[in-house]
Amino acid sequence: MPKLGMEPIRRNALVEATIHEIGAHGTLDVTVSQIAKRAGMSSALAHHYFGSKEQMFAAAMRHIMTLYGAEVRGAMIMAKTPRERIEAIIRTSFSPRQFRDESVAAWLNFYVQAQKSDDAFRLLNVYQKRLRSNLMHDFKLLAAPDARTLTRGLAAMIDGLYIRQALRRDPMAPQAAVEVLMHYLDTSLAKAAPQ
Amino acid sequence: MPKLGMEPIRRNALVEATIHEIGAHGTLDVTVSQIAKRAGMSSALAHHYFGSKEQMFAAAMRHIMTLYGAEVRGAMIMAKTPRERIEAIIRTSFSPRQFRDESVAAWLNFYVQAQKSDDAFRLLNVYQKRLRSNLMHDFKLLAAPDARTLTRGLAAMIDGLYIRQALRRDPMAPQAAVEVLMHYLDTSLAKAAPQ
Amino acid sequence: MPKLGMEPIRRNALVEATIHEIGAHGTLDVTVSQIAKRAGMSSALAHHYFGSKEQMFAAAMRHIMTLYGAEVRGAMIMAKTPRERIEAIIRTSFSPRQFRDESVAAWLNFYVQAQKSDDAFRLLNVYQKRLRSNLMHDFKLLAAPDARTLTRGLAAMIDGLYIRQALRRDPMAPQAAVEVLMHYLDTSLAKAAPQ
Amino acid sequence: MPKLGMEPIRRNALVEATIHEIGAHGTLDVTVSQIAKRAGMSSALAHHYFGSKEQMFAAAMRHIMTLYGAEVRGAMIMAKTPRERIEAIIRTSFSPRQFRDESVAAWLNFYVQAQKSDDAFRLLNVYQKRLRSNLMHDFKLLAAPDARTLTRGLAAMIDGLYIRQALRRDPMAPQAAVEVLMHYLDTSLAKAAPQ
DNA sequence: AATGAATGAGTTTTCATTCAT
DNA sequence: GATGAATGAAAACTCATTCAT
Repeated sequence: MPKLGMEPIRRNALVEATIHEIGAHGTLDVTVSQIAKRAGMSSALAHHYFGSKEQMFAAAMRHIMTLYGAEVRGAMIMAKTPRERIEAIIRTSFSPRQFRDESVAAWLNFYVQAQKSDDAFRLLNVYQKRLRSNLMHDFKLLAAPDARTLTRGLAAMIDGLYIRQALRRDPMAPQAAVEVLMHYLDTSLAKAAPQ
Repeated sequence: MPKLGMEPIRRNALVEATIHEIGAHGTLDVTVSQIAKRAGMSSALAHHYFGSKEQMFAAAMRHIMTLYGAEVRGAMIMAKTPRERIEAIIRTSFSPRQFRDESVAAWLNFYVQAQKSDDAFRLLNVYQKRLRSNLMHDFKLLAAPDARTLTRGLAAMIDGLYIRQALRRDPMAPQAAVEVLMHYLDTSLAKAAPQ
Repeated sequence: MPKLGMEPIRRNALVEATIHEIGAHGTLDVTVSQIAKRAGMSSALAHHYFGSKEQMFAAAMRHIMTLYGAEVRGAMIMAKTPRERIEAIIRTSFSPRQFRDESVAAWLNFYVQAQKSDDAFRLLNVYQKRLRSNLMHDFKLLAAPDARTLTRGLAAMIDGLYIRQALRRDPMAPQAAVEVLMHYLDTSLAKAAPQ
Repeated sequence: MPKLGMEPIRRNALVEATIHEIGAHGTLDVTVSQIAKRAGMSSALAHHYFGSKEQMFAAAMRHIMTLYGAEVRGAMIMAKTPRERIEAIIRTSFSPRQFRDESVAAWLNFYVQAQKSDDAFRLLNVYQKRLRSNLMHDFKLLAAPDARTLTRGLAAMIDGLYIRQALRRDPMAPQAAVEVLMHYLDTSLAKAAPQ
């Protein structure tokens, strides 16, 4: 007996299933049927709720980014200093919630997806802009002249550590990644404001 | 008009076409027909020479990595000091030859491919191991205790800057990327060996 | 207009169509599209229900053998004596239902199929074992010392008459085949138990 | 350096290779390339000499039948009585030369081929007519009224024993087959001419 | 005489998507 | 709200056959 208000439940199940399948396959080469099956419904219903596969991917992306954004915001609330705010971003990126195989594989594949899908591109851009502007803001307070460079460097390093993780096998522990980033932070800020 | 000794010519044309198409589409979702067409032959001939699509991808990967490796080696010959050697790796990574849309898109997609294809995984691993061992060697001479961390950080940053580039639109100039890396190098080594 | 419970209907239609097409072409060189077309559906649907061409062939084989087995069993129920039981097998083999061009062509081709497909081989083996054990049982009652030889001879003769029929054109009437077999039965049993 | 008069050599090699490959695969699903390779030449040359795949099959059939016919004729020369002549046919059919996996598989497949190829059909017909007329002739001398029936029965039994052999695995020794046939001969002739 | 080169025409198979119920 | 049924379109791969050399 079909219940009312199933829509959000179904959509959610599909988004979770999408992320899971992408993670499991390591690819966007995932069929709608596989996703629908994992979400416990027919592929026809999946289409009913999302219209197309691409929109399912977009929703999955949005979901992952929203979660990440929320976690970052949560961590930043506790931060008092600029330095702490930057650390919050770093630590969140490698928190157990984010730095799971599934999420990591999804991220990598979203980068690929963004190259053909305008929707995906826009989404990724929004997230990146926000992240960078956050970093930029705090780096300006800490090391004004190098802020741009440091922002770019830190963002790239985070992405790079993610990519590496996507290859699985011989995985680096999240704290090892954080260490690398902290070391970068320490040395670059030390030089910027030595005394 | 069939000539003799076409095999190497054809194979080469196919490898180039594969890279080009991956670059153009930003995806591995490229058909053998598209590749064959761009290489000026029938898809049947492409299969004749490579056996399967996956082997074409593998050949393309091998090609890109070989070129990169060669260029790195070439640049390192001129390097006198450890620092120069590290710089050579950085500069090569962003040389006009390597840092083209095509190559960059190809790299990103090889990372994805490596998640389902063992061949691709192995290939990518060989390259990464070599790169890291080079960096490690020189960092040990420059900043022994932090060598491992610096190697990881630098490699991640290079990969991250590549990924960012794959997104195109608002591309960062290669020298901007090099600047970011040099800055990282400067600050981290300055700290390691302050005087 | 899709209805419910189509699966058995479709599967059945496909099995019939498979047998028909094999019969019409005299070969297993029949495409899934041809079969699907005759069964009134797309080849995609045929694959949906059977997974692969080979499984369609297997289902067709199973179908033909099941029908044959059923008819033999039916005829044997009426048989009182061993001799009548053997006759039942013979008559069934050449009953109008079995001894049609389609069935005959199918049988011949299943023998071929059995040489490359293990599934087909097993299927054919089961049928043959059963047939032979039936004959053996009754021949033992009639002519114990020659039972094995007679079983082999009769089974071979049935197969041989089938093969001949597969060549069509100048077909032998089924009763002519039965006559030949009966004559064999008469003479061999007469000698075995003369008085 | 191409030699003169290569044609018969090449054609022969191809015919042998065709039979071998059919035997090895148990099917007519054999590619021209496979055959040509086994015959030590390019597939282009195979076409040059035979024009088409079908003609290669036809030549292979002709070859096998010719050999069989020759061996039968040879054996019949030694035969003094009608009975001996029939025995000669039987024994030849199961001589080591004929009753090999390769030959047997080829025969079975030629029956199939005869259903779609007119050439193959004609060829097979010629052979069968000759075989039957031989048998008929001798059976008339031995058991006139049953000659037709006995001819049909014996020919069918031979074919049936062949087909069985084609299935390989658990093969019946040739002499076992001969025994079955001889038993048939004995009993049927005993009855026909009891005193 | 011989072959590497080349391809058109197919064949199986997969899948996103639609639709009647 | 939910799904089984259905398919068009495409993709990888195969192969007999042709042809220039």
